[in-house]
Amino acid sequence: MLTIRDIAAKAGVSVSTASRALNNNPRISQATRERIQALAEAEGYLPNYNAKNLTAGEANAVGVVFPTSDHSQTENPFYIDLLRGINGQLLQRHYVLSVAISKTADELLENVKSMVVQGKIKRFVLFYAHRDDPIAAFLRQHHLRFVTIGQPADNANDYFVDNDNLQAGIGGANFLLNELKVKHPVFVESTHDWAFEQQRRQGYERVAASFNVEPLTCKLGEINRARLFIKQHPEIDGIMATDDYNAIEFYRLLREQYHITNFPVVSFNHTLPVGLTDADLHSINLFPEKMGSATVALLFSDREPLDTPTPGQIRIPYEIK
Amino acid sequence: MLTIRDIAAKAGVSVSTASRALNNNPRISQATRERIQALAEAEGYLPNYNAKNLTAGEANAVGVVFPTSDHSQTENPFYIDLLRGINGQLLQRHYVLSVAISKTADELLENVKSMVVQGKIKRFVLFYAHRDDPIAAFLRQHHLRFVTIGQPADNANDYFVDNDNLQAGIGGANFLLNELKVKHPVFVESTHDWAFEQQRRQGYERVAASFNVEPLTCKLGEINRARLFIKQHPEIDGIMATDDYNAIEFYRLLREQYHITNFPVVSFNHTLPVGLTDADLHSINLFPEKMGSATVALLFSDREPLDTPTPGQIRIPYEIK
DNA sequence: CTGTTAGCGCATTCAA
DNA sequence: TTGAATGCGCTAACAG
Repeated sequence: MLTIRDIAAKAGVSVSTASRALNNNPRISQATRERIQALAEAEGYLPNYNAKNLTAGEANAVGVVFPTSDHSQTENPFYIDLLRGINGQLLQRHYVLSVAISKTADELLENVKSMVVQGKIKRFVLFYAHRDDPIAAFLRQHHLRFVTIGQPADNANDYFVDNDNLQAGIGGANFLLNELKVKHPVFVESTHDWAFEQQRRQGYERVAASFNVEPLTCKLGEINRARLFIKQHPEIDGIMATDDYNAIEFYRLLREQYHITNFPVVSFNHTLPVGLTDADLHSINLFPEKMGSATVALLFSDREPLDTPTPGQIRIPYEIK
Repeated sequence: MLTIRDIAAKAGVSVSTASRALNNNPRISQATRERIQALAEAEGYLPNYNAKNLTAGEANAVGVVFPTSDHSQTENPFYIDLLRGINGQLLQRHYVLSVAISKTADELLENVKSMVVQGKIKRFVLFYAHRDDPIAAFLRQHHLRFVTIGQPADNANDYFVDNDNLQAGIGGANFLLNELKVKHPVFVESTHDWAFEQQRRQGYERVAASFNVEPLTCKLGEINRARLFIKQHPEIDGIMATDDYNAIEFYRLLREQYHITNFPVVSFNHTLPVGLTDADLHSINLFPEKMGSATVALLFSDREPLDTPTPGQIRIPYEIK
């Protein structure tokens, strides 16, 4: 294995100069720096991360924490794209992506603690934004940098990356009413009261008001309640849902009672394969991969100042078509 | 930070004895071992991984490699469960899960190379089983241990974890014909000719033969071809599909042409939220989390001998209900 | 069984 | 600007 000693030897310098040259330390001449870097490149020298990490006291890794309970069957595609976006950025920085995922909250916390204490990982991404989260608390307490995916409900100072859910809600509702000519849209959401659902609903309600239509919301919980809801609202001629699955489920219930065709639907996440439904489905793309990239930017903003208006927050735009 | 020196000092022994005690080295007395372990436990001592890794010349990490191109919208939920299964096992072994994921094959290979050369990672899991895979080639060449998810097509010596797709195909087809009383089942697959699809189809065909029904297969590619297929086969009264998405899509096309209700469907992966379809959907659970656990068992089988009939191969059973 | 010493690969202090 | 020496935390070879 090629070490820095070998490079130093071949260059006829000491290890410390080699080290300085390779790390762009200012205390070295331009000439030898370039000479040694060229040599290292030519020889195919690559530093040993474990050694670097040991001296640095910090690992070149970012911990990505998945939520425990799987409410998330529906969000999974999102996670993979997030990973892709994050790792793309990490590669450039010679960082590695380390995952904490577990069924139980206790085990997950242990996982993160071990990453911090034993692994010397100092930067984390939380793939959720729960309130009273023990992991976030632990990270705060240790003054470690972390970014949540989604706006945190309880701590305004946390860094986060999110969509502009309000704007996306407005955009989606406008699309439904303007482009798809819907007169009586229903807003469909889960029973979880997620923050992003409420924000999207607000957008919907705002647009509804401007169109002078009565806002109408259905929580998708007990199925017979939803069926009843549909019976009571035969006027519904379009769906806006907080995600693709809610949209498809409500649409299915609608079709149980009415014969409909080419039914206008706007939803979020762009997560279903085409051809899965015959509704006129327009799913808003939230660009999870871009969210991943932005997350890393925020995560390293102490080293690489960024130019967002609100430092600590990034909002990714949406696209509907 | 608490180091092994501190523990040694408090115990009144040298660092090396402390090290031996903590690593269950045989060359130490039972008494001091227990004493020091108790002390370390009490003081909350935890070893620094970077230091351990440096001396060991090997990282306590397993590299998990995702496939590049996303044919995989449909398989993503599977990935998350795999991660969960893998990480659950890694935690017990004080190992960490490191992810390689990228859009381009070149970048992915660089990612893995870096993990090996710079990160000293020696064990990998490939979330795919492609033929002529450059990453598998690289790992083989460096004599590193890796396990693929899915039976590799081209290299019989590779370790893998898979489902028993043939048996599952048989089980699914039997369920469709016996329990759901289907007389004219159609087998629906993608245009990819994945190995697992072919194996499941074989199971279907074998059962069809035993029931004296003509096997019938539809590749779900160009949509109008599928529509035509359906028109030509009005006798179809049940679906067996290689995954939930194919099942739902074919079912949708069927409903375009016929009024059907409570239609029997058997598919794989158990990946859709309930309530998404009104077909009588029975999705075969392949226990991806168990696959993850088994993967780790295989990955460490050099240290911890396992008791599978065929070393290097593990097949996870399925469940249908 | 235990302690002393050296070394893993690298960065950094201190001298020169 | 460069080199020699020291240490990061831990394990292992070698003595005793």
